Amino acid sequence: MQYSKSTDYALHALLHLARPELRNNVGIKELSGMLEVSESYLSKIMSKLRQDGLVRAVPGANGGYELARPAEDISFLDVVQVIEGRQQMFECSNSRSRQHRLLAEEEDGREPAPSRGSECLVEKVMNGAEQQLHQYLREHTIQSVLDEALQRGGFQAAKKR
Amino acid sequence: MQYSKSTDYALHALLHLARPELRNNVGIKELSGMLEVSESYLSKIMSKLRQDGLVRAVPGANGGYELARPAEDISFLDVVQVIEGRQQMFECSNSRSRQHRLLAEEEDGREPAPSRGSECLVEKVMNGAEQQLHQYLREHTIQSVLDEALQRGGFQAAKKR
DNA sequence: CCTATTATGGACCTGTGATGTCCATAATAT
DNA sequence: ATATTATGGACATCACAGGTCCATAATAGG
Ligand code: SF4
Ligand code: SF4
Repeated sequence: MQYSKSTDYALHALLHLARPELRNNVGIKELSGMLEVSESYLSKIMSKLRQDGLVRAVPGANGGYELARPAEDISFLDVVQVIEGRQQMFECSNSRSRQHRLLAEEEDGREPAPSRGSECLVEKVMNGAEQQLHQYLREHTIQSVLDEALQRGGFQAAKKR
Repeated sequence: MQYSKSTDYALHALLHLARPELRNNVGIKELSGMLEVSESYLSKIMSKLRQDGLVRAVPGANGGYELARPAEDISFLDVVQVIEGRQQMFECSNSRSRQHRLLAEEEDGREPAPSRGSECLVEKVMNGAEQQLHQYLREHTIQSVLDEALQRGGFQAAKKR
């Protein structure tokens, strides 16, 4: 149960792209140098970020990447979901077991919302917990972290140049 | 980023052990039959639960498992941590990169708490999110789910026998 | 004491996915 | 035309989830 390294890389790449001193189109070489990750691997990740609309990419000389939307509109949740996927963390395996029949038995008779996903009690807890996680990640954006970094005096070395 | 099936199995096994009609020592055969999981595999999971003090086990004829503490003292978080481990979901890989130096740069001078884990801004967000998840899981116990099931009329088939 | 029962732990197998490299191709600026 | 840069497919490798099998130990009941 760990986030993949790709998530780590993606977050840091986006944080770099969001740097204030933006002269458009940051190349893979620069990113790779910053994060100290191989160009080949990082480019795969950037490609995924592009496919999901988080960054734009332009090939050719002077090409590179830039954010596709303002940094305050890119939440940590966005990034995590692009890399880790959107399936839920808990997925029941044996919903046909005898155990299930006892736990998910509906009260006899009317089933109020047949269209609803009919979440069982275990899933209710696990999915509820995941929603808490998502809510928190949704509230923190690339921009908010960047702001905090500037406030704390980070990025000074770069700004002084 | 998914919980393993073992977590699923462990939760359901504990929910079975917490059933009201407890005559001590539920054998692996009964559990295996309930969850429809092989005895060999499930016994590995039960063994882990025992090592971490969630259940007690006694071998020999008429042996089996029972909860080591009241069901209201076994939270979902306990179970998840036994199976998935206690490492954090986000673990930074390259804290020596140039990127890091810019993001985690301390404000020049005094570093107020050298003993503190000196959490960087990215980790602060990711760990914060995980804490939300943990808090929710901590508030839900085997007993609380069982109560809700009984209230909803589940377990009736078993109770009528 | 003997035997059947039951949990334990080690060895082993297998498939899948994370991590990563390499290369051929396409698109773009100069 | 050429150099530059992103893209995508094909592989390679490795760790781990998921699972089986078996030898051993402990226990209850006769
Ligand atoms: S009760 Fe929920 S988690 Fe358990 S088997 Fe049924 S669907 Fe799956
Ligand atoms: S800023 Fe935090 S997450 Fe990023 S490299 Fe440094 S320690 Fe790791």
